[in-house]
Amino acid sequence: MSKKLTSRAEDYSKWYNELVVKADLAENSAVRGCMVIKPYGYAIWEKMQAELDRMFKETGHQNAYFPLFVPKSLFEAEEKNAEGFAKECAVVTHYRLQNDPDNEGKLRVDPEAKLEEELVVRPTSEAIIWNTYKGWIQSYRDLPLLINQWANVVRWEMRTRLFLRTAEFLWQEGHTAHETRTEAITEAETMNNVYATFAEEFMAIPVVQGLKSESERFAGAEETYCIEALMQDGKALQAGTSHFLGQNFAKAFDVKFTNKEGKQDYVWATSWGVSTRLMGALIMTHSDDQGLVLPPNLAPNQVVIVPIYKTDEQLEQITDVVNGIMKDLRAKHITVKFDNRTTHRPGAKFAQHELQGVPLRIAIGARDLENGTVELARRDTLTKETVSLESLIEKVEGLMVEIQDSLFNKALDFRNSHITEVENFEEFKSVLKEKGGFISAHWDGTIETEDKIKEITKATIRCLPIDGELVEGVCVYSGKPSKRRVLFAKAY
RNA sequence: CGGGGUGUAGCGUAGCCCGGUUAUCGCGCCACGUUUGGGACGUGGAGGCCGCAGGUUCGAAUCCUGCCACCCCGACCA
Repeated sequence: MSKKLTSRAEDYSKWYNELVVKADLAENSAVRGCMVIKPYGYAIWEKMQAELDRMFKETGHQNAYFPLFVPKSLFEAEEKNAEGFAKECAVVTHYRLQNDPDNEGKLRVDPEAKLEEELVVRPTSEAIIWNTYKGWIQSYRDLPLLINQWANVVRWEMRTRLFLRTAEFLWQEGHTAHETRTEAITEAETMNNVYATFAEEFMAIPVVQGLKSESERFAGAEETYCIEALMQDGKALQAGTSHFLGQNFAKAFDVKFTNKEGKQDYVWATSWGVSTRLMGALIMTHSDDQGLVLPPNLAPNQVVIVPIYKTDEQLEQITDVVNGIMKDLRAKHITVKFDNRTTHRPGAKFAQHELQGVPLRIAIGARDLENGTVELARRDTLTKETVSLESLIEKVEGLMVEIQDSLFNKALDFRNSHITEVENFEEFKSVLKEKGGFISAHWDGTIETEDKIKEITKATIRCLPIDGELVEGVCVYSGKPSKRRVLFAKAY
């Protein structure tokens, strides 16, 4: 393995791919488009899961689990949803293999074992879930139904990239049912807020909350809320979506309830999800040419301690001091790892922990034992300082917060300086080409204009920002009247 | 799925155009010794169906065909 990463300036996408593999987050597998998430990468995902799961439960949701397979007849019930996903579905047609009589030692699909009805491997679970909900909901007393599931889904993508787009990915999908339109809309908004809070407070990724334009909307949704993040290369990444589904699924699956007036009505629905794609967002927001940079709130190890010693006696003395430090840090709920491997030298350990984004590194050697100090190194700034043992714990505790804030603020400054207002199409094109990032521009609200802009520039409408003011103007492309600015960007 | 490119040891590669001894080099790996405050050094060693399958040939990493995977650019997409 070569020691250095390709730099971001040299080739951003190569840098990303190398980083994912070298930091031991994930690798490609023998299965087309499907990745193996390695223990270190999975540990980060588990931290994300734990926080999100806590937030879902705090907002009243419960977890459940629905099948991987969806009978084709159920899948096709909600027309728009089915149409939207049809082109990327894996389908199970048989249930048995047999020895191949023409090919010794090989197996073949048993032609006798054809399924009566094909099973679609879920690209999303609305169909099977709504078919189930039909049996769970009779009265307004059964509502709201607030369910989340952690699952894998399969979308047969043409071009895949580790974490950003894989044929199989892990995610959570919330599926809720409500009495009223208003209540469902509030739910969709609440969950989009949860995503925004999670992104900003835990991932240290600033996001724009907004609404999708009609053409970018989820297949089967009436309204799609989203959080959009900006990556270091100036491209946008849709980091999470929350959909108001209206009564589309209730009607498709005949989910009716008796309301307080004793009348039958269809329930109102939402669905919302974030995926392992968030790992990609995390990497592309903070990391540098030395490797991964993790915000303390998501780092599997927040602190790593590297001993520097010449003799076994020295290592023993250091270990005694380190045990005390670890005990004190853990009492403050700081996760710490003592890297006392005898098989690697300090320099190699430094490099590895930098590559893997450990927020703080403590080095302690004979010199420190004499002076009652340690060397403290920050991953985000790559700065080092000598700290006395007495002040260490407090210092580390403070740095956990400071690093988290600093990463967010740095990303926020970058994002804010890459939202550019433009007034005409020439400006639009030149900003997109020269600077990248989000372009705030007036749009006439038509799909035709949106398509045309996409065709010419590859930029799409990322969202209609929720906190955006309604200031009238003229469309940057058509010159027709516009009620508000929207955000355009090239996207992942 | 369309256009372009690349597949040689765990990783990065030379050789391929112009077929011919035992497939090159570096990193990594293993053993021993010396080392340890930023990716150690020395000596010795192991590791290859040259992406896979078929073909041409006395002979294929090298030529031909098909397939697969990966990368880049499009289309699609969270």
